[in-house]
Amino acid sequence: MNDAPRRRPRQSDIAKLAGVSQTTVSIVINGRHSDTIRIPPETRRHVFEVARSLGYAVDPVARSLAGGMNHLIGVYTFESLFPMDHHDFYYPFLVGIEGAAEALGYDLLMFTSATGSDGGRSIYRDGVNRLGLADGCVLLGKETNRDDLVRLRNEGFRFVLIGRRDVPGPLTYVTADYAHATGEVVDHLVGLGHERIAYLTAADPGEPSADRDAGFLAAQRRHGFDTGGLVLSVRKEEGPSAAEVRRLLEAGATAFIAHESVVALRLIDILAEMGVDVPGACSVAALSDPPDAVPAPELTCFRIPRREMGMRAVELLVQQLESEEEAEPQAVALPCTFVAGRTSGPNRKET
Amino acid sequence: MNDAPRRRPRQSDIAKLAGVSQTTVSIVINGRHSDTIRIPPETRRHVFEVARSLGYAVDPVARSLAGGMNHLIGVYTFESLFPMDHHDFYYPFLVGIEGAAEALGYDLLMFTSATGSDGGRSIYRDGVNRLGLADGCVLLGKETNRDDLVRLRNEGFRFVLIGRRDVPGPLTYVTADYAHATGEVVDHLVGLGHERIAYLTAADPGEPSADRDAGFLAAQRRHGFDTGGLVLSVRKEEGPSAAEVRRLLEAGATAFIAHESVVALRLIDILAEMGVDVPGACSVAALSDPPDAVPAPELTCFRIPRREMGMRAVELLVQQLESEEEAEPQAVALPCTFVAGRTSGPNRKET
DNA sequence: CCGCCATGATGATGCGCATTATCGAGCCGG
DNA sequence: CCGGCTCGATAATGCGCATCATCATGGCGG
Repeated sequence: MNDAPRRRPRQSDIAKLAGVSQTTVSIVINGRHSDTIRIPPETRRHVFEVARSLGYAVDPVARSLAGGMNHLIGVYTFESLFPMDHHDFYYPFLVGIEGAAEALGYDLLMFTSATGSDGGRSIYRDGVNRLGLADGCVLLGKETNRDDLVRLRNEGFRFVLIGRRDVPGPLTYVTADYAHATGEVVDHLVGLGHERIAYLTAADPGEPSADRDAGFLAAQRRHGFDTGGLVLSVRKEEGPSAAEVRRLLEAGATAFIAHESVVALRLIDILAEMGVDVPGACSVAALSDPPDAVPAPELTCFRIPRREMGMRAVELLVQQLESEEEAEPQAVALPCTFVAGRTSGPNRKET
Repeated sequence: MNDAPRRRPRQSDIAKLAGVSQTTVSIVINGRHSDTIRIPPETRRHVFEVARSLGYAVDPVARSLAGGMNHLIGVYTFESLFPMDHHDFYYPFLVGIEGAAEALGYDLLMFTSATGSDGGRSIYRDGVNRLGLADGCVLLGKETNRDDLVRLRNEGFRFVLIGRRDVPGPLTYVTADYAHATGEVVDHLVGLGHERIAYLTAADPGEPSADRDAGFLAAQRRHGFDTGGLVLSVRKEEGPSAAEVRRLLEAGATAFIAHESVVALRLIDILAEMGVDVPGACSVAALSDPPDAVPAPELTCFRIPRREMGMRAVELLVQQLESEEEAEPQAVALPCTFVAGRTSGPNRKET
């Protein structure tokens, strides 16, 4: 038995054994032969055989240093990845990311230890861009650090965002078409005869919320209804108060649209406590999908195509990475699928 | 505006600006000064300032090539990581792994693109050991490729397994103490007066199953009961047939122990169909925990400390990585927690 | 018989960093 | 005035690979 801790074989080992140069080995291993760089099939086969017999493995580190690709896609989340509270949010994205990465032959580099000493997450801990190991990166998270984004882009680092972010200058991102989906929800309710639609927007601002607002506004204009006294800003954590809901009802609301599904669910509870039947007396819809964990009533809402967004982000990134020229930043908005649930019904109220 | 794609600053850039050598910069950046390698605080500060002003970031690739640590822990799963079917299995491990990694200041490198053309997963696909980028690796998965393990170890690569694996030579691994936990389940049933305990072992072999078998055997010896005609080998996917269950009942079984919780649940269904009350007429226990997704009856079983196993694996790995000398391989078995559910009760059958 | 082109390679170089061995300056004791 | 010591640093080297420029050989047309 050879107990000596054998060194990993390198290209030069193969070269020596095969009687060729390290250069040749590199060319063969990487299939870099072409019209101008010629290695006859015989030599190639021989090199491969020796490589196999040695159990050769390309050192991805060295390859990367020498300018090659590592087939590594970074995944950076601005919040902690696995803990339970973010789980439902991130998981579908990850499924898509993993699927696409696997299909395209890339591995995933998950940056988890990014909580800086200041408590905030940043790509640049200690001034060190930890993402540099990856060929490119998919960034997700609600609390995106915009300065980091700009700096990253200016560094020439390739990345794709999941979620639209407004920063000066173009970015490549994948988002869901919240505006259109919101329009569909409004169409649905209007089609059911609702004219007084209460709108529970998100108190914390953000691009996704802005998109929904824009979609709502457009739909409102299209249908020409009025929202006087029917708009309410709601914190996701708290939900609306019973008093607020009552006020909206008194203002004539026959339907509610809430940004957050949890808010919608909370609302339904409140309505139930008030003895208001849903969807008999009042319809409720959400502008996002309910968490899987909660066995929710079949909420009228739309599904955010998270898995597809993850996949698409990776595909975009790889496309950029593998294209020779500097690729143009591009924005992709994937459609949401409208879900006509059991929390919306025809307007029974006389107008 | 400087639109030119500025190169990433390197140590030599800092060196030039600060009027020192690249070596000095490296020493300062890595805090490598000591009694023998002296850099006065003044110089250090100066170097740091220049580094910051340039927005310097260590290139982890180069560092890795040069033998440095990257604070990267690889996570390699022998099955696909995120798809739904494996989700419940892997997720708790990942939570633990992420938590420990974050606490210890390591990032996670998740190797996903490993499904070879032959269908099987291997670390060495295309001869490329992709794990090399990580300082060390946590390996998980049911279908462990033992050859890979041995090869990895012989390469001198540092890794920790989650789950015991029998291979020639020592490995560092973290497992759950299935044997002891199995003993506890048996004790519980015996304590309830059961003497004829049917044992539904796993048809597919594997170390965890073997541990359970060993624990059961030990408990059986300890209590001195007989299992003649009461042992059944069951496939997880199929579960026991009604005929088999009837046979076991006719052989006098008053309690059942199944390796797999899904088998136990299936068994309970079958017993219900046969009109046998659980736990009134017959007790059922499992030697693993039920998947969270299934709203199971409160099964008597034990919980496998997956999160802790993940944490511990990372801790062991980091310990090995950060110790100067070659660390001894070590095995850790974490205790499971027994859960006295509602599927086990006192033996009412006359003996 | 010489020049030229296609073929099949190879030697040298550098990626950015960590490390090893070494070195000059200054100071002190003899 | 020289040997030896400490302090503060540095030049050189190599990690394993990809790439660039170059080269030897042989066949073929002129």
